[in-house]
Amino acid sequence: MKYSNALKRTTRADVAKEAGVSETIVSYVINGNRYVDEKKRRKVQKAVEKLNYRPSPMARALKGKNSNHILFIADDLTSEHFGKIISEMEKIAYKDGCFISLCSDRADDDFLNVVYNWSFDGVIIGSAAIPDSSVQLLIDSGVPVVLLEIRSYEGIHGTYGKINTGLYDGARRCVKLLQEKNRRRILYVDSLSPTGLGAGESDFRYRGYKDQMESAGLPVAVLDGCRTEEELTERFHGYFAAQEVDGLFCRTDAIACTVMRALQDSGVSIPRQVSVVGFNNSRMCRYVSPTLTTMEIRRDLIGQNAMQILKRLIEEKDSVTEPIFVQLETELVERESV
Amino acid sequence: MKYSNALKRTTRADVAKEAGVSETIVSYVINGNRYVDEKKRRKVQKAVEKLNYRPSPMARALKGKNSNHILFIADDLTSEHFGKIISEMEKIAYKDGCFISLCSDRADDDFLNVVYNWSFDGVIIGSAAIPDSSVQLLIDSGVPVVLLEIRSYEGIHGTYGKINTGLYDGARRCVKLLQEKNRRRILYVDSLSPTGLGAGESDFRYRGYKDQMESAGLPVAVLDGCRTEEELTERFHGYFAAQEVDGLFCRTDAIACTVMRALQDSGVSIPRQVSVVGFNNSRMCRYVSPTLTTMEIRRDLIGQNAMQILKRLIEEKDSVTEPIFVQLETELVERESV
DNA sequence: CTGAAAGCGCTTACAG
DNA sequence: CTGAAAGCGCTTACAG
Repeated sequence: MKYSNALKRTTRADVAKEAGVSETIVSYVINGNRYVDEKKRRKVQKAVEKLNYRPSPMARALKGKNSNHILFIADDLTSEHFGKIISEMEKIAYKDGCFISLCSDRADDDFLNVVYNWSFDGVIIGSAAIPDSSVQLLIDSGVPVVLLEIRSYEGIHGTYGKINTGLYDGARRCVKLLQEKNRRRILYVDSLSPTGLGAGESDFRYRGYKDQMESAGLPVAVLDGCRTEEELTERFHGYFAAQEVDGLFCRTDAIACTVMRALQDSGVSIPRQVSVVGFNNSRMCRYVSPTLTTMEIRRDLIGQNAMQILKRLIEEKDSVTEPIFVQLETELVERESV
Repeated sequence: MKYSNALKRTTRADVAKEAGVSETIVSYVINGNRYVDEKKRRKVQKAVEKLNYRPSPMARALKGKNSNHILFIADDLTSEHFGKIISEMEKIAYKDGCFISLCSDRADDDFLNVVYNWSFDGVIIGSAAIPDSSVQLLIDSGVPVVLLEIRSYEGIHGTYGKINTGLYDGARRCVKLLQEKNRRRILYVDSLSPTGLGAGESDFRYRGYKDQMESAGLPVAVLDGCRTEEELTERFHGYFAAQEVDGLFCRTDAIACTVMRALQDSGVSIPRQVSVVGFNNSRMCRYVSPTLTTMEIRRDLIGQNAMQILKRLIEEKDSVTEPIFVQLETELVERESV
């Protein structure tokens, strides 16, 4: 049931009629890619304004123009981390008349095909689960791709963008801080892993921890592969009872909070006996007691840079021939837990 | 630079050639809206499978078919709350070959026009900021709309979907719990408000609080309009010093955590002297000390129902003539803070 | 300088 | 039973 005051879809034909010019002229004014008589241009501009005309993104995309549609692939849509990045990207996208679709990664063989078929103007990959071969295929197929370097993408070549979010350096600084506080027995506690898989060498945070420990001649120790918080708590208790530990570097703040609870339940004093550092600067860090020292990832900058690089990749497709790299810094947020 | 192993866009023409039938036949097989000779149908199906064909969503949308593109409008993309809802919706959307674009609400007059022009198959509104008139216009224009009832949408009519997420009842139960613990001086602490605006009558949580207090003959007291956590902490201290308070019902968990900190800094014991209840069951609730009693909103069900209703609205457009309402329940999560 | 025309990948009424 | 044709809203090479 349509009412009289329903929204209308204004087409190029409406504009042409309103302006009293041919439809072709309207297109050329919109796209600005041909000389158009000044008077006609004015008339078209007025008509566009009056009718609030916006060319249909679908029709344009069909003709090989931009679809004004971007895809963001994330491993975990529910995380606070991605929320901030997306929010930042969305602000920019909206200004450019662009929409961002979200997608979590799919093991699905068909996934790439689906993505490719949708004619996205660009794809931002914030998931560690897309294999190099798929990423490469996308790039080779001419799709502008920006990689958030959650894991290392060493083999990738061609024209694409990559944002190093500072995870490796950030992790080293966290561990260094613990070392400066004279912590020697520093345990790396990995994220929960639904598959029970352990901390990968390809994980930047783990690598930062490992390198920083080894360069200080300290022993590397890892607690990983836990599936649930309960399992983590239990295994942590076991580990803690058997080994000397005076510092914890946790892959995420949530993990840090979980082990802090476990420590406190055992009557261990933080940071007097054990120092704890998290990662991400989630909201919870300020609310737990003691407040949690952590590493801030500049999610605002990640979002802004991702969009900016993608734009260059799209607009200057022909002139960009090298990969575009951006290096971002993390910021240590010192609180009470160290 | 395209490589030999780049992705290809398979069109209907490719399928027709592969199957040795006319393009028309391919369309009818895909859409299943006309009798097609069994043999040909088989051949087409084989070709589709072999070539991994999927009709272009844009071309279909141009012809008035579904665009397989849905829009979700949220007030706060960064919140954990929306992350879970989106994640749930995305799972369903992907199965249906659909993408979900995200958008935060825009004051922008043009916003509706932009949305309408994009030919979304449907719009899910999870924002309190879109005025009734805009919502109504969208519905009147024939766009399938599902409303998450963050605020009351009493005036809206036509064919649309509405999910009552149980906020009002949930709030009443929170306050009732405090009352059962013999709390009498229960303060409602509102969310931070960038604009400094106070708790609206239209807010379900506030209404639940108010009604539950009044029905018990207890005084209503509100702390609202704070712009920052610092301002909230300061004003809370002032309020607490001047008034007797033995219970706090906070609009969100983050607010609850902030005031818990303020209480603890003043040496107040929770829950012995003051009981605190939050709302949302965010992750942080389990990590703070004392752990926070809160209300779980079934975000999984919200996401699932939203998609399900939207699907009905889209597919059975003609047979659905009444609004579709769904009532969801919240779940009290009792922890240590009460 | 500018318009008519072809065509992007589809759907479906129309005409056999 | 099924194909050629018109047309969705655009872009742009082509031909004045």
